[in-house]
Amino acid sequence: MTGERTAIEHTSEAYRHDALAVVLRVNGGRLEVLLWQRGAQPQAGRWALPGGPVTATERLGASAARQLAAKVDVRALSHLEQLETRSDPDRHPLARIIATAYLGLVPADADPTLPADTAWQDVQTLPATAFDHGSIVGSGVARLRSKLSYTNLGFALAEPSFTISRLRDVYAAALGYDVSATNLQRVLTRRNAIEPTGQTAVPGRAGGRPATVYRFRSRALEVTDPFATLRPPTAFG
Amino acid sequence: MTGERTAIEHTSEAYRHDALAVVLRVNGGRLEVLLWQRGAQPQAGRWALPGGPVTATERLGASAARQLAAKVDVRALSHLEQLETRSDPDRHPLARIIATAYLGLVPADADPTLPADTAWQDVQTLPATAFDHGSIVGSGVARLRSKLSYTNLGFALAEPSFTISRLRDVYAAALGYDVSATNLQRVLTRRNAIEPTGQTAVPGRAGGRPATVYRFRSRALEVTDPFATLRPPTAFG
DNA sequence: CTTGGTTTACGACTCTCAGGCGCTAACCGA
DNA sequence: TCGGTTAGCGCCTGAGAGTCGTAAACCAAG
Repeated sequence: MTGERTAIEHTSEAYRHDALAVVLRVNGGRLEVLLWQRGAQPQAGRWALPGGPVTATERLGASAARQLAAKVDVRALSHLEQLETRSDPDRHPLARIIATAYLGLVPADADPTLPADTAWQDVQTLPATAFDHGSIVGSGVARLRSKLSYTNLGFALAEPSFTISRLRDVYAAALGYDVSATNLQRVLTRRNAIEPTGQTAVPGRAGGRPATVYRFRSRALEVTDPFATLRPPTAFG
Repeated sequence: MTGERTAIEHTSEAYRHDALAVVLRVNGGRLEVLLWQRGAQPQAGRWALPGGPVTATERLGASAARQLAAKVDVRALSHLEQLETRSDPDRHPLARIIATAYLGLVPADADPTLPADTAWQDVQTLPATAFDHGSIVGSGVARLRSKLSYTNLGFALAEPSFTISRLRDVYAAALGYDVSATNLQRVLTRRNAIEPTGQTAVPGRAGGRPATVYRFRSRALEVTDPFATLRPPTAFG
């Protein structure tokens, strides 16, 4: 940090900074990530995350969103947060590229049109990925699964309004295991995360009691307050 | 990500990448962060985080540790993890500098010698900080407090061996509120995080029952497994 | 040696909340 | 009207955290 001037001239070194986006959605009972297939060397044919170099004047988050717009309508994005920064000198074979990855989420009902080289891939059966992108997808999935359990992040995966059983399917696909509708409803209700819209869904062909339609109260991330242990002492006593 | 060559030449833009370290320790019942006072412009006189430009061949974590070594004996570091990356174009007045911050922790018994411009500062009463470093310290403190409650991260703040009441003081200082020794012992024991060494501490002048001496079982980060809600269904039933 | 003061250890109780189960409600179609 | 299906909800259980009180184990002073 000493010698700002000297250090600034330092930037003629051959490295660059990329912003990447791990965009996840739930579809057909599976958790999927948005990837595009590289046409040019290196790593031609392999599947990569959307992204690219940061310009001199933009922030990393804005850069990720901007470059993502080439692959998907960014208005579909319901959430975007910084994930992690990868800096292994060998992560790219041709140059020193530091990459900051963002986690983006798309609601289950959105199905934006995609370019020919781009597709949603099941995170359980990823094709051959370029560079360290497969590992970055793993980090994104882990972050999503963790935050689903102690935040209201489900708002970013669910449709604007939904029945509890539909929400259960979304959570089950995202988490990778079954969840009980009863428990999901109670947990999200106790946290004040969801509320009934007042409407009911029409039953299917087989009949059944019409389901109450819910929505998330907030579309911003909120952490469940006493989400773990070692709380402060109770104020009354 | 298209046109690698073109993009690589892109790096002649005037920006650089720094690695910063938020190093925290508990001392005298307070949570402190390691800062150094800038002698040169810009922001002369203000207090800044240790760090500086990343070289062309090193990783960010190694870079943070290397540049930290100029301020403190890095052997004292008991933990180092990536915190976040700041990219506001205006965060530095003279140049475009993207900075990746790391969170470092030092045990309570370590008191490494420091250069003249460097000091431990109480995080509750920070002096005027340079750039966005004050905000980055806030992020580091928040991360520490969060992880203390659902991981065994206390190992990085505590001495190698300790009594429960001593550990209670460390946790209270780090968390910023009082914790009960009874509860702390039960929680950390149930998680299998600490174990008795077999020794007992000698009582002080006033007497008192000699305390059992404990140590952390592991000095690597371990997450408490069912740390929150929406667990997978029980396998037996 | 006794007594009072001090600190630690630990069992007992309560409270919160997640997970599971089963009954009832409310719809369909035949 | 009746069987089938899905949703809602109350009740029970169990895990784990927070609190409190008591016993254990030391010191020092008289």
